[in-house]
Amino acid sequence: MPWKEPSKARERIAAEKRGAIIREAARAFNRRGYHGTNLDEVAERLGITKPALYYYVKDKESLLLACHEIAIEIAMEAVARANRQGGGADERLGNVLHHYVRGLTDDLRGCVVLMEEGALGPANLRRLKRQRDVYEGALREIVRDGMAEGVFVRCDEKVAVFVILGAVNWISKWYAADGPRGSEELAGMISAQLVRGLRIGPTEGALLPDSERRGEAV
Amino acid sequence: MPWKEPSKARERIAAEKRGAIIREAARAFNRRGYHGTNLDEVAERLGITKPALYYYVKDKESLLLACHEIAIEIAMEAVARANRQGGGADERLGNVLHHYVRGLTDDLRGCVVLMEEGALGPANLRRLKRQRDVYEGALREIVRDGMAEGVFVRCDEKVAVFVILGAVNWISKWYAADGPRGSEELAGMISAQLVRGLRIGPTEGALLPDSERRGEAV
Amino acid sequence: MPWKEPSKARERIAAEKRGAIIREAARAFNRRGYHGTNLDEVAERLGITKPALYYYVKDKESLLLACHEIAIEIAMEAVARANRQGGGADERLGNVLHHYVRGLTDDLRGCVVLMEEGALGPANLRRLKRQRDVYEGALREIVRDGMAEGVFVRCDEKVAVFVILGAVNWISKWYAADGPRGSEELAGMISAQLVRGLRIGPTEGALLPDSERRGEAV
Amino acid sequence: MPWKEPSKARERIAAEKRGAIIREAARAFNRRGYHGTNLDEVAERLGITKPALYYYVKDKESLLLACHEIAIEIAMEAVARANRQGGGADERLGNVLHHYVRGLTDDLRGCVVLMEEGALGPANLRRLKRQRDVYEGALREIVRDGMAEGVFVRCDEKVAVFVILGAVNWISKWYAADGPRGSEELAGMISAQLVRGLRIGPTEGALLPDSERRGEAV
DNA sequence: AATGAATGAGGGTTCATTCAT
DNA sequence: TATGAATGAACCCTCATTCAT
Repeated sequence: MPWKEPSKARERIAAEKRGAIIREAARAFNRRGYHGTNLDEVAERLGITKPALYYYVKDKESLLLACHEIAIEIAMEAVARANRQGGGADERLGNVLHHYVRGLTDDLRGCVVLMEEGALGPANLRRLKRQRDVYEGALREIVRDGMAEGVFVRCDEKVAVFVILGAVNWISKWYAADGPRGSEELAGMISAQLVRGLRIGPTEGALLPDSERRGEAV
Repeated sequence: MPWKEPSKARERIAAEKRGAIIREAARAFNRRGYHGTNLDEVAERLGITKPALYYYVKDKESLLLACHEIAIEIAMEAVARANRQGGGADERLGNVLHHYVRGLTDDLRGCVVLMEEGALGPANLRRLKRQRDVYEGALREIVRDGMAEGVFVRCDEKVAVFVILGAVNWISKWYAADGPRGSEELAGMISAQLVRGLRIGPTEGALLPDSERRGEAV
Repeated sequence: MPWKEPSKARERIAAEKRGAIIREAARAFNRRGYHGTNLDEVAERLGITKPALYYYVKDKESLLLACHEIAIEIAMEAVARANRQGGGADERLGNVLHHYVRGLTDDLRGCVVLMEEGALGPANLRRLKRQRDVYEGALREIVRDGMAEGVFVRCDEKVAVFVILGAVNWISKWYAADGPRGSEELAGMISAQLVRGLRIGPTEGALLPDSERRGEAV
Repeated sequence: MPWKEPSKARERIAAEKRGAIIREAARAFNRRGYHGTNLDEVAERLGITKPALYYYVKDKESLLLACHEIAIEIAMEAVARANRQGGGADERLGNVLHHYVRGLTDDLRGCVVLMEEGALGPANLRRLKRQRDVYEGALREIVRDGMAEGVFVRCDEKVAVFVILGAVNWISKWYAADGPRGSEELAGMISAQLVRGLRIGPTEGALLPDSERRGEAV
């Protein structure tokens, strides 16, 4: 039925345009901050005018929200895929981070999770924090698992996860899509470094009582 | 000359007030971003009015600059102290990070290095980037040293340092001065985790052929 | 010429659509004011899109003009019919108002004569004011007649007519087509009250010396 | 204590400026409608800039609200004063309207009660409608009293009051402070005409059964 | 040393209007 | 005949900054 095609095609084009707007906005938010980003520039970089942008997007805030939602989606999918792949806590953590970094760099060119206070309205903020807490909770659980399995150093899992997320979220500040390292390579390097930061070393391991050394995967 | 004393005292008081303003501004910049921060709020939190603030500070930009300069100063001093303390590359890295984290959390309650583009004028930005590059360079050198010494895993030192700095700079996003962990304790946990992320593990070290354990600039 | 018929039918349909648009616009103008009315809503309430609306109407301003023209037409016809019906000044005034109120409530559901400055262009505004002055002049003449006939209290006919027109034009603010009172009933009540407001009472009439009962332009 | 004077004086000046802004806004709202009014013009007519205006007023909406509140206040006081003066229902109605018209023309140069939908936020609108209903209720009660007393024609008091309020609220459309009629004179003319519109006339009175003619004041 | 008042510049958002289809 | 998409102009509002006091 070729007569329905135009509408479908139009819809796809519209969705693509919306996507492009969100990606460009993400880029700008990362660089200049939410309040420092002005939609005229975003529009100009896309070769459209600001009102045209408003045809696809309700609000500046909704743009930020969309960015965050994509990031959360990437995060959640990273967790899901890593869990499906299974393995010890260290492997799982490595996989989660690998998927997450790849997602961020590929889809949002290093996304925003910068969370400037006062950027999102209270309702959106609440919802987002809830989702983010789920993600953080999943990571913390992996860290706890690793400690239980004896592959991870004993530590405060909250702080440990903050450190990891800081390293990952910061990527947007220095990642250049056209840099010398590809997305895949970077994901490997970063996740390895971060997993190693928790994995039990030769010295520490020696100090652990035997009862806690069971199930080490390394 | 007793008649000069009051002036000295006044100067000290003025300097302290200036310091308080900068700290409060740092707090706000961290939370809401540079452009999201409005000076009225900063002033109000200090119990003064906005014009009073302008008596002590030339500009909004100069506030940001001062924050960055303090951070750089803390960073440089951390490097200097660690170098003075000496030790292997891993120890030195640990010491640098420990000092740095302590400085940030104590003096600026988790400082701004957020570098929103367009916040600083080009001249200031250039100067700051130069200083930051010195700091990053020092860290990279330590990492290279560690690889040469065989205590650090072989890696891209640029990426490794980005990861470390990300983790550290992100602290401002979650650090609460009244949280359960003190500044000293946190500094210890964080630096340990980050050093461990580079330190060679039992397996990795053993597997490397001797030929690859020297001169490792990737 | 059967081949001309469809065109005639189409014309009628188009005219009806145009009429529906104008009525809907009148409704909106009344409720939200000219500048507060947005054509998207008008179109949506009619089940069409905004560009479709532009197919039938040149301008937003032309919509307002059309509303006013209808109102003026209703007014003029009310005067003409009342004059044809004849009778004393009080009867004539009552008839005018009765016809006018009926016309407004029936055709424009309580029309706009709200005259926001800056809504109509100068040319249209001038033309409209001229027509409106004709109407007001006709009413003032009836009032003067009434005073001359001794049926109306002596008064400033300008103010008296303003009061009357205010009461009538305000109807659009409270009239609900589905309210408890029908258009006819309301027209009766309102016109009676307004005529009574000018009609000479038992006391007033009796007390006036003859000399003052003639030639009463205040 | 002359040393506190400047502050007091400043406060008075500020209050006066705020008052001037509100009056000028009322004027503009009346002429151009709420949405048709642009604050730049209001400011310009006052010889200040728009941001200066925002120093005294929170919002465009708050300006409208202030206008309405003044109108309501005038209305309520008109009712209170008329009740204090006492008299038959016709006298009371006349007094209320007289006070109201004087207040409107004097304080707001013929104020806004135009109630464009969508101009006030839902909360403010609700509050305002409640107050307006109190006023309308008071007028209706006077009309009912008048019918009970036999001084007013039998009618639907709701419609009767709508007619009266329309006539009064419309004043702002034609009142010119520098016109030929003073505020006091106009108030007298208008209230007389409107009371007469309800007062029982010679004919109507004759038709009433005796039982309903008690207590007529005329 | 500090404040009330004012301003210029800029950004988010809306909307009447048009055009290609 | 009707629509999706786009735009220019305008408006509300905020805020860093200054000035008279």
